[in-house]
Amino acid sequence: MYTETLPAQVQKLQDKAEALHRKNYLLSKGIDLQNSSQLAFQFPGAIGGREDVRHMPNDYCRSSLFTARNNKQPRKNMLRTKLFHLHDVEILYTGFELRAVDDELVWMQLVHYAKDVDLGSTFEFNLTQLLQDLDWPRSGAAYLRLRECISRLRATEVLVTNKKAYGVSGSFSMLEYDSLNDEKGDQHTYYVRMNPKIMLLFAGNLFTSHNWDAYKRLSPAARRLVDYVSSHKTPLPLSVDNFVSLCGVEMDSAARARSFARAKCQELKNNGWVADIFVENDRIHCLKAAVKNRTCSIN
DNA sequence: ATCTATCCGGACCGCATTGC
DNA sequence: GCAATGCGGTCCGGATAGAT
Repeated sequence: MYTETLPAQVQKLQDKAEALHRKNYLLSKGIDLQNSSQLAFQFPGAIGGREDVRHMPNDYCRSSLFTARNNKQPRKNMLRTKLFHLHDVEILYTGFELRAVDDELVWMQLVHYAKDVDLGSTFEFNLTQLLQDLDWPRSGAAYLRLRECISRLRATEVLVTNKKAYGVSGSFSMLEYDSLNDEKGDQHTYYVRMNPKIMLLFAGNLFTSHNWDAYKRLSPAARRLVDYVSSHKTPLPLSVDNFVSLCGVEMDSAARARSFARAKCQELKNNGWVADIFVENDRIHCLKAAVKNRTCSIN
């Protein structure tokens, strides 16, 4: 007869304690996954949420989960790799490198589709509609790219530890689905589910909302910067090095990193995301206020 | 016949990187 | 700091296939 070893018993108890901590955390935020587990209840604009905004958990905003690396560079493949994070939050990531240029937008839009459905329940969406919502062309390449993004998002395992909030998230995939495929193997219908654990990332207003039209027009690295700025009430100066790490890019010199940061600051300023933003002494200083594209910012 | 969803093709463009 | 480079994404009219 199989009997559990002591370490296994300890692990089991630890898992139970973590699950209880998560449950209590959600209850303290007024969320009981047994009853109401729709993300829409968390989003601004009451039930259903606003249609012109998309949301990103702050724990993702401040990490290198979605990189802004050049598409010429092959995507990294990671196995329980610790991602860069600005604060005391640990993200262990398994899967192909996710990029802001496509995966991020696809995921945000799918979260938007999922917001009115109980987490864990399946829903369908239309690929053409998704292309439209992303402002992508209806080209064969775009369909292919979209299917690849969706596959990449599914083939992930994320484990977030945020001791100040929910503790350990427990591992989950960015996206779960079953699909019906055509004779070529291309998916034509997706039955998508969002893991209920992502509620931990959104609960207690720990997310940032962006004007979707304006956000998706930004370049990938500018989006990493606006995520940083918008996810803090009063953003402290961000070192150029940390900004580069947030973007997941490799710079061959400090001068290039500076120039890269300056260009992204200019992009945010030109598009009215912030009142002022500039690089000084290798730090990015930002002045928020009268921000037209940011709809809410919650620490 | 008409509608809808999907895909093709080729010119064009944006962006990260490179070189000076 | 800036222009050049080249890859790969974008645009959009039109084609195709299947449903009604």
